[in-house]
Amino acid sequence: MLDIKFIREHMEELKNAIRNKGVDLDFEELLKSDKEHSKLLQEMEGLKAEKNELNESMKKVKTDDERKEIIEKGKKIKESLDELEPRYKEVSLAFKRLMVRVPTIPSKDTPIGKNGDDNVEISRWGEQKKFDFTPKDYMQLGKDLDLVDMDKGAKVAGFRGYYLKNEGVTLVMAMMMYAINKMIEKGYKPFIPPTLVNSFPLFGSGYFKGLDYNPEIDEIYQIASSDKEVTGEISKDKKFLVGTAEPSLLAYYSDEVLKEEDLPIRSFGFSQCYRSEIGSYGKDTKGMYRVHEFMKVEQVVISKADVGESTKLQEEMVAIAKEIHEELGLPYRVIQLCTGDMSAGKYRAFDIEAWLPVSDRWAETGSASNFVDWQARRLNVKYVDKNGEKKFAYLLNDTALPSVRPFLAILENYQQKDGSILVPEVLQKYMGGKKIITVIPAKAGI
RNA sequence: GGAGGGUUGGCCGAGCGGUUUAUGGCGCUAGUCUUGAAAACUAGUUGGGGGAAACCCCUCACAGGUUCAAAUCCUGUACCCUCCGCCA
Repeated sequence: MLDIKFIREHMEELKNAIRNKGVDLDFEELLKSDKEHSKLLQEMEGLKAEKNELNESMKKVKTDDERKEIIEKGKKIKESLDELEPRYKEVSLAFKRLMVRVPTIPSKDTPIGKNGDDNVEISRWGEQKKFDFTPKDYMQLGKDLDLVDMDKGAKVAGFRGYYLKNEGVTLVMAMMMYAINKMIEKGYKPFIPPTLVNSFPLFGSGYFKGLDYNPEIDEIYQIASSDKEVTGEISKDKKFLVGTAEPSLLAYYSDEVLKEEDLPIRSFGFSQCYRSEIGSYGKDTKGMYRVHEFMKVEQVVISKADVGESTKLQEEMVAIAKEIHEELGLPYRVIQLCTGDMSAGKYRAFDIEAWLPVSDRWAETGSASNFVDWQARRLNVKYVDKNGEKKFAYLLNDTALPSVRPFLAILENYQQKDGSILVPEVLQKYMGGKKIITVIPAKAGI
């Protein structure tokens, strides 16, 4: 969401942003709607001013005739208002529907492109491992060591369901504990936020593409609450499952006015994450790469409204994600997202991708985004600056560590010739000192 | 899940159709007094939007409705509190 005044003053840049980002919005229609909306609003205000004046004059009324006259006048105003109001409501809703689609103008250094193919690699770390034996992919390793069960997952949870078992459990929990402790060490404030939430945190952080939830395009699960259904209309009691801790963490500060001296606020959340993957039919259909639920440690920062400052904070978060990958010994690359691969609200975004040496692919294991004030306007997150002026904060987020994909990367990167897997050193203390995962025959099977 | 009670500005708390441009208090911000502070006194102080300004509109949990007129009446929803039931 942007300020309408800003939109009127930056039409060319916004038209470019809409085109480059591939946003579904007719800008000319928005301008038309804005004019119509302003005109009606002014008309309404005029009538309401008249009404208020009339009500005021009723206080000084002395005779019944005066009284009758005022009531007659009032009735006429009411008629005009009754006529105008439904039109105004219609127009202002249409206007709002267009307004929420207006994107952030991306940073100057954002590459212009259509989709993921046009993203630009910025840096690489680590060697892409070559094996002097025939390595197994993560599916085979997970099966052989009895760490993962996709068949039972599909049976119980459907397509993209999975079970973690044995050291699959302790390794993933160790990764999470490691990331949690890393974030605390970096001075970030820990949260376990709600994952079952109302609609506004998701709308506010930009997870609905329009004004309302649309199950056709929004990758969010809605929870049915049939007992609250009233005469076919779904009540406002709708609940949703978050895809990341970000919406809950941001909404924590919604409708708040923070103090500049308390910024930046560095926080992070550990949560289960749910993805409907509605737009991903046919993508990554095999394996455990794209799943409906996983765990994640997510960084969230609230910055003052300063591009330089927020850029520094974004780089700080990316540096933490890199450090985590390095300490886990996972080769990675950092890419900058092009305009076409960015969602509407993002100003500047980077992905981090870990290398899967056997699957022979980069796996997206993190995404760092600066939304500047776009999310803050929707969520109403403000702060008072040194001059006592209220401003919308800049909101940023980045993955610290998700559970599944880095787990897959560890399996492939840390496998030994004998089929065992070494535990990354930083995780050993969270696994009771365990250094290696091997097959114990008794453990195999059910 | 059931039954009651509640939601008013930064906080407490009155108001229950038009003397409310929301009484009063606390807090906060100025000023007077004071060497300085406290106290006292005086003034300002809900928030959002529009406008160069004067000023205007909206805002008493939210959304509808009744009325010439709604913080006030009606309906629905959300949240909080108390009690009962069920429950990890």
